[in-house]
Amino acid sequence: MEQINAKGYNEQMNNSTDERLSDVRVRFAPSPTGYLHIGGARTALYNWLFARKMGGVFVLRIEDTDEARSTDESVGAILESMEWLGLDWDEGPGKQNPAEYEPYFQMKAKEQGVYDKYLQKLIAEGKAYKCYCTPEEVEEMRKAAQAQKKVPKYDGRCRELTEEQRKQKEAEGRKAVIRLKLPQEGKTVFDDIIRGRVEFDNAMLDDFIIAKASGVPTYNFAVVVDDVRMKISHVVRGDDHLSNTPKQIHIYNALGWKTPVFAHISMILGQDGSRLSKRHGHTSVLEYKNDGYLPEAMLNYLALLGWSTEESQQLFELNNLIEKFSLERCSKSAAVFDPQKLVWMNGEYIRQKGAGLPAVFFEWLASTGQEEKISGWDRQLLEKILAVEFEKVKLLKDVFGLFDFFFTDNVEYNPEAVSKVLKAETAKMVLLESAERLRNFSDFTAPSLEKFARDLAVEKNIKTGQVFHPIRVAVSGRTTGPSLFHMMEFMGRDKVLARVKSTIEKYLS
RNA sequence: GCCGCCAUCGUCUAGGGGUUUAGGACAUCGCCCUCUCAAGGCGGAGAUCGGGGGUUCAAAUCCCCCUGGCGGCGCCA
Repeated sequence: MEQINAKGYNEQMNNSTDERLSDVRVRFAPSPTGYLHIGGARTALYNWLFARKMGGVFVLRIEDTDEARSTDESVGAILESMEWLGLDWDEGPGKQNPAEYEPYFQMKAKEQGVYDKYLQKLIAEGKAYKCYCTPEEVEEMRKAAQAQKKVPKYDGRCRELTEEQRKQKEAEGRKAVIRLKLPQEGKTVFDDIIRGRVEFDNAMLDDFIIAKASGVPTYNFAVVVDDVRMKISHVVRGDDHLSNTPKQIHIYNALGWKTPVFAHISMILGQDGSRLSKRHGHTSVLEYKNDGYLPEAMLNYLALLGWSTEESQQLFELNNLIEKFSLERCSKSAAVFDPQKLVWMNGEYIRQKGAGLPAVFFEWLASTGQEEKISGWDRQLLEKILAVEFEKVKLLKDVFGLFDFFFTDNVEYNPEAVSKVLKAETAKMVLLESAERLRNFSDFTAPSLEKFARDLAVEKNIKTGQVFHPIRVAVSGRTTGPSLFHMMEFMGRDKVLARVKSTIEKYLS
């Protein structure tokens, strides 16, 4: 039995990691057929962390060989997502300045004949061949095989076509794809950093297509050629590629190339255990940006989805994360994405911002083009509010609904708050008294306002809450919110008085 | 259907033969703090380690089988 091993793996692993520090080269290779989703972002992150930790190189390669589905919009979304997350890459064609590196694009390489060269070589060496079968014919073969309970695959009928037969097929106007000749016996074995030894029977594989009729290389072929051209040392990618690996190893072998080290990270699932998709809520990284998640929270959360330290550490500063990350500690099992924990973590990072939150908020507002959401708001006042209330904010977008009542002219009164608080026995008296006394109140600041309210409670022999609560509802329309007296100070006397009066008229007369 | 991967609290996970009455985090519940809401502090509940067989003096940890979940089987990537 022929044993096809992933050549080069052992060779590479025998060198200690330390000796090879600067040789670590990894890549993130998304296809621009949609936005960057959570799973892709995590793959990018793990590659990036590994490169940074090892002092290696991280490259971004856009795999745009799907002529039908690749779009420029998707490329844009991927780049914006990468930038937002701070996942910068270290190489790229064109520019000299690292900040301006473009990603690699496979279709550009295709135009330069990069893949054709190797395709021709394989054909010349008899390791690949042209196949003139139509997709329909191949489909027939698969069905026939399946009917006989055999592995559905291409039967290899074009393997040994003579020159004449080829000419004739071409005369018929048939377009050829290129297929790689595979052994039908033996196993393909490789060692994966995360999974350990993985084996596949070669009998499962057919002579798969490495170049389409259009001349464009297929995914499996382009990946291998590029990973070698770019001297990729470690292929870190999603688990869904595990069964592509034997195919790719056959390409490496056919071309006489060493294989890189493989690390297949587990999938991310939705709450119902199925593969994360749109119906599970937001999956696009940019949607998280727009909702006001902080990139550092996103990174931290994603890092923990499928990787952990021995101590189960939860919060990491970026440098700490780089220092501690390792592929060996990546989990083998799939992880369910938990939006709640992400929210918690985001709140954690927002609280860390403290007084720096206003700056972060306004920058986010501008970068996501949402300024109109606070049109008419007094920015300076909002800054003051945020500085006091930053710990209430879990997502930056919460700000819109949390503090809107400061700025609007018609406050919405929560019906429950009205019936529970304003209808209380003493509420009307408290509000009338407040309106009266506050009219000429000289020192409209939080401390004196608090003193005023407490004094009123003592004077009327009622609980402080019986004073505080109605005023809160009158002024904000709700039972939750910032410290009452800061709230009043921020609003100013006129607004407070106006709201107290209108509340009395509207609900208590 | 075939092939492959995986399997510890609801979720992310630690733990990889005895140190485990299985540890941490999110969520949840209770108490404290408190002008509300948060935040914070303290505490509780929550996993017989998917099931069954082995191996061993000893198994969550090693082996086998089963089951379940996920992934792949494209001129998609």
